[in-house]
Amino acid sequence: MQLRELVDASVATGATRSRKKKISTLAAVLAALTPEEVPLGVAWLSGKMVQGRIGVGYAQIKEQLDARIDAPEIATSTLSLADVNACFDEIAAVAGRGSKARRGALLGDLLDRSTRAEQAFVVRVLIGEVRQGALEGVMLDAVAQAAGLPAADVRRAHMLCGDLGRVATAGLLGGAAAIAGFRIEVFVPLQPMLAQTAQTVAEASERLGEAVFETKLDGVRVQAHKRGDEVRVYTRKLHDATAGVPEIVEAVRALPVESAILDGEVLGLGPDGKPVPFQETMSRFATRRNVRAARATLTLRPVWFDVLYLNGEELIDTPQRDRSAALLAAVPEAQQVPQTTTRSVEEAEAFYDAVLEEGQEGVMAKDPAAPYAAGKRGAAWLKVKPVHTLDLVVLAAEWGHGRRKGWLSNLHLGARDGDGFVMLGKTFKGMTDATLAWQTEALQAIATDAGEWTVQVRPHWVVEIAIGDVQRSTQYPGGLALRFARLRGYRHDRDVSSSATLEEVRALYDALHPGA
DNA sequence: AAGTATGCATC
DNA sequence: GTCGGAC
DNA sequence: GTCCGACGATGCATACTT
Repeated sequence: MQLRELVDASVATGATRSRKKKISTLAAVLAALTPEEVPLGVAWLSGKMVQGRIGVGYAQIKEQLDARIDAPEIATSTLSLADVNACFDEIAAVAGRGSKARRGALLGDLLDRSTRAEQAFVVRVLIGEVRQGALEGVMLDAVAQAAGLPAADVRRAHMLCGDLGRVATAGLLGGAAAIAGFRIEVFVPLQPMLAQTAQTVAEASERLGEAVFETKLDGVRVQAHKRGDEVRVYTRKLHDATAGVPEIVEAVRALPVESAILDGEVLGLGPDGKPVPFQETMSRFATRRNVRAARATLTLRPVWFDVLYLNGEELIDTPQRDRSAALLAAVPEAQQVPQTTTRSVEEAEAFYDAVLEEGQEGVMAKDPAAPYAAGKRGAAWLKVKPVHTLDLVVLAAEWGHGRRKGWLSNLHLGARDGDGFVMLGKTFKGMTDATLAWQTEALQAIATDAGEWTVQVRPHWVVEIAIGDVQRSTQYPGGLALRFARLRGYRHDRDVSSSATLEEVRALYDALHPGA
């Protein structure tokens, strides 16, 4: 297939809001792919590359595009999907001294061979933002339609194998038999089950009735696979993290089971054996060089909360309560997440209070009857975390992109410090279209300096900002940054003189991170 | 040798 | 990771 | 209920610059 045909399908998909039309557009193009092209088309039309990321980002792309700003568009393109993929392969293989220039040359060559429309598409694939209103979720339905299979069967296959290219190939070429042939398999990671949010423990309790409440730990989600002495550890996005987490590997290898797939959280423990802030866990988790030395300073510990496969038996369709019981028998108590099952709101709240008292992130509430819905963010799992609020001052705002083009979107947030303000972070979350429209006018009216992307404003508007946490920062002048900040609303009743001070934010940091 | 820019991963 | 909009 | 796309914070590795 020529790249042009795929680009046309992407444009058509983005041009309609109808999900059905997106699906039929995508299905039509899938049906026209050769077997070798299926993984490419499926990946690109859901915003991915078969190579994963290949070391080309916005900066390098901009450099190449800027160099071609006056170049005329080529009349016709002869690029096939295979041509483009070969170029991606070549770029991905570049490393070492001179690699930036080499990658740039390869990228530039690809752009030179592309029409404007093709350039736009390739660029979006490269930066992982196709923005056509369809990603993997819609693509799954398109695969089902193109293969003439029930969508539920294709989704089921994708649950068991996170590789959509493989699933699509099976469906389109092998039909129902191939799709039905997917099985949960050790060393083939499956999509982790995700949770919806509940505002309070009482809400979670009411929604679920009797529920399993578990401590929610602020670490890194992992899925461990074991067969005999062989162990591999995967992240939430199914990347292989085995090399960086020897303690986890050792712990799993030592389990008295022949084979298993476990779902859990990795925490960093300081020299005193106490859990460290997420930033430090992440530092250790991301370290790949000198892991041995890093391990001496900060050790990693797994805490498991689910078991999906045990000694040859698939457990994902087993109810939560039975999986929990199986987990209790399979791993030592020190590696089990603290949990309690209750239908009492009071008991659940007491558990939550105790968890927070320990300094943990919050709780998960789980439906005892629910299977493990891999890849789903369903109502069977609910997370409850404390919300903190700060009254901060809008210092600036940035122009939005995509559906927020033309609106001032991302707010720069500051706290009072002496006579001035220190910036603590930004947020674009929690704004309705009406809020965006209003603030675009209101902020421009008090602009002090309008740059290409950022409009500075006179400190005037106080906003109520919800956050999940305060963390240390080397980027912001106050040494602190907001984590998971979102707008609750404009405080029309408040003057900037009553906004939060840096001192108050520091006090919140100290309260949330005792001893840090 | 030390600092900066970029990409990519986690949350 | 959170949130709002759209189907 | 589900999916998508607005973009936030951090830290590590790598290549490049000073």
